[in-house]
Amino acid sequence: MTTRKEIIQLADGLIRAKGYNAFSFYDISKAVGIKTASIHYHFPSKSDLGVAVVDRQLETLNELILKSEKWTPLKKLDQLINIYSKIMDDDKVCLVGSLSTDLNTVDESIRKHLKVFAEQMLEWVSKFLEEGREQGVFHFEGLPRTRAIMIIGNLLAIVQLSRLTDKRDFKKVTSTIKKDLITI
Amino acid sequence: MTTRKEIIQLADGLIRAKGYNAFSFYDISKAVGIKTASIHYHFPSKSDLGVAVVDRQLETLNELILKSEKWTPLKKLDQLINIYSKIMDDDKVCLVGSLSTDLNTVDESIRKHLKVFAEQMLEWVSKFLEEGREQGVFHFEGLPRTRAIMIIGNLLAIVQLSRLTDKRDFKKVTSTIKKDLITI
DNA sequence: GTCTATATTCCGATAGAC
DNA sequence: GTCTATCGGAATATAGAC
Repeated sequence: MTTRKEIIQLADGLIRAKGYNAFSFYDISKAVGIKTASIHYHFPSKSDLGVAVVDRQLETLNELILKSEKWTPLKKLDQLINIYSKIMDDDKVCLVGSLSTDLNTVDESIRKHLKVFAEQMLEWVSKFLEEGREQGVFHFEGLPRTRAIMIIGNLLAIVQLSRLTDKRDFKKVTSTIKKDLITI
Repeated sequence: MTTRKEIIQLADGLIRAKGYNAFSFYDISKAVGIKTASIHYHFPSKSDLGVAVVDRQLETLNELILKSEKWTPLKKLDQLINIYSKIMDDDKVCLVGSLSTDLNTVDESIRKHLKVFAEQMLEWVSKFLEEGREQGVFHFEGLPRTRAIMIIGNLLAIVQLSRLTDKRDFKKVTSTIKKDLITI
């Protein structure tokens, strides 16, 4: 892996473990094994690195969207839940959850790219919810977009809340999400 | 209002607007009109101030719980939604949402007090959900506690997500929460 | 690409006068 | 209770050598 990609990956993990304002170039320099000044060669400013992290996650999301095209709606939902399950196991939160609480302190460029990421995620989930409803496997009232926001919201929130309550609450919540959606 | 209470109130707003690690004693000193050194007289460390903010919110919550004892379950739910509606209008997030993403960077004392706050909130919502189900005004499957986590989670999440999507999504989500709960 | 060295700013915290 | 003065540390960022 290139140093550039390694830096992005580490920054991603640090943002989601500690928050954007709590991670530093020094954290990354330790892990990569180069000096903080060298990081500026790859990313002139911290905001540039932040944008790269968001863009990398958007790439990953788009790869998943492509890969999942022929999956059933239920398998897509399970995959979404699995992503958040892994986040919780790593004692992290999701990128949108982390950056949204710090949103007023980050550069406009990061805000702009993060909005694109959130919209793309929302569109994907909305589509497979609607697809599932048309096929009769999912049952819900109202707009797919609103239901997508609520499901993504429940996942985003439970990785944050289970830090305070109980890790086992994650399984209870995701099981209920599925039951609610599948039960006629 | 005492200077001490004014500092707590300002810190609360700053934590929920910018995040714990982004607000500084200088932000508060500007707003109160005293020097940063004077803040240390009231709160020796930033952690002490953080704990005081959480404790103050716990007091407010307990006052609400007492005040709402004779309300209908529906009125309690509406009040909960109203609290989050105000948070969104102020372009802030809730305390649990803000501190949970920074949880690995704050003092253990803050973590400890925040867990108490989250449990108290969860207990209150669980109770009035169960109460509503017994009265036949709410309808849901599973444990009241799990449903409470999901509703609080949806509210916590939508104030964060609507920063990226659309403020009008808040109304769509809260209307759906109520419909889901009320519809037989 | 990475290094050393340094500039600059900011922050939390303490000592001691008033 | 609030002030001035100051310390020590951490952070982002830049310049220039290698």
